[in-house]
Amino acid sequence: MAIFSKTCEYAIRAVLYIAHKSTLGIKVGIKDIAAGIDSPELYLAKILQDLSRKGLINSVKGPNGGFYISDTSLARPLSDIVEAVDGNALFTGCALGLKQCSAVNPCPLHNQFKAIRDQIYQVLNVNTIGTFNEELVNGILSLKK
Amino acid sequence: MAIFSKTCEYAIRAVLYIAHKSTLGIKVGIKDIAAGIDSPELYLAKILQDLSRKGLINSVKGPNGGFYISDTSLARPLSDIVEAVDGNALFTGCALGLKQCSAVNPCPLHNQFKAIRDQIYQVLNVNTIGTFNEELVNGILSLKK
DNA sequence: TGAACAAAAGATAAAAATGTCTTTTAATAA
DNA sequence: TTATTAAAAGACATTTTTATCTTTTGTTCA
Ligand code: FES
Ligand code: FES
Repeated sequence: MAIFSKTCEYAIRAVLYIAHKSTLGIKVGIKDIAAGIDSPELYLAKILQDLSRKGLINSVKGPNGGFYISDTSLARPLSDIVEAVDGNALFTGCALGLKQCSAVNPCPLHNQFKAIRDQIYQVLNVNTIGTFNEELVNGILSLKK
Repeated sequence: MAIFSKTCEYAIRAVLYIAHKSTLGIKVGIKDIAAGIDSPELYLAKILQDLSRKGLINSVKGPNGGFYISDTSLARPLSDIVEAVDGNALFTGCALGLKQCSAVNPCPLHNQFKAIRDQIYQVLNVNTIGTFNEELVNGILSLKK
């Protein structure tokens, strides 16, 4: 098992790709995005529809249409994407699947995993969608392969 | 998405339950385990068959039979269970699903998630199957609800 | 206007994870 | 030895996740 679902992996990579293009003033089509992050085009389309409905990204139809992202959305944390796609089980759920994570009735891993969960949330909350644009432009960071 | 698959959650809870009973010198049947960790009995049976084949736990058939765990297995780290069930994607895979996690071709989250991955491994490697027995006996820790 | 373009929406399909049922095998004890 | 017990094994079913296909809606531009 990976940390995120496949859907969420695609979602984060795609949003970062769109963000990167958006700061260059370019709207980008689904075909381009799918190629840019190496994901199945039609599946990704579904994911982006969902993110668009939820207001994380924007889109326009027709010629010269495509996906883009507003400056205010650029400032949103990555945790917003994760929460929209995978929910918040990663941030609040019990590591061993107990119905309720709590210090009152803790599972054996409670203390140590609470710290890890908090660190995961911290990383995803501190880093915004726009955080990585410079390194993406410079080709230091990768979204495919 | 949770950190572990449902299968892995059941596996860890069940192994800790068996370990707890084993240190009391008791072999325990599938029905008892399933009740003790609140999991579907027949699904858990499949999981334990697998762990038994892989040598993490032991079993005997017939009257007074059931599952138990050897002292040497009690000393094995929890990471062995996770690796047996979920593989090692959690420990070595790219957070964003790139085919290969590497510092040469890093995804945007590489550095920060490498640290988190290492911490997860650390926790699971330091804690053995037998680590929690005392607190389980004392009822301080919980494996169900 | 209307032709072309591109995302949205809805319907299916395939694969993987989770859960259940039935039969078989092995151990124990009477 | 035979009956009973309990796990192992194999087959099957359901649900969720991932992926694809088709039709519709909205936008742009000639
Ligand atoms: S109770 Fe399991 S992580 Fe908190
Ligand atoms: S490349 Fe993504 S976590 Fe290392």
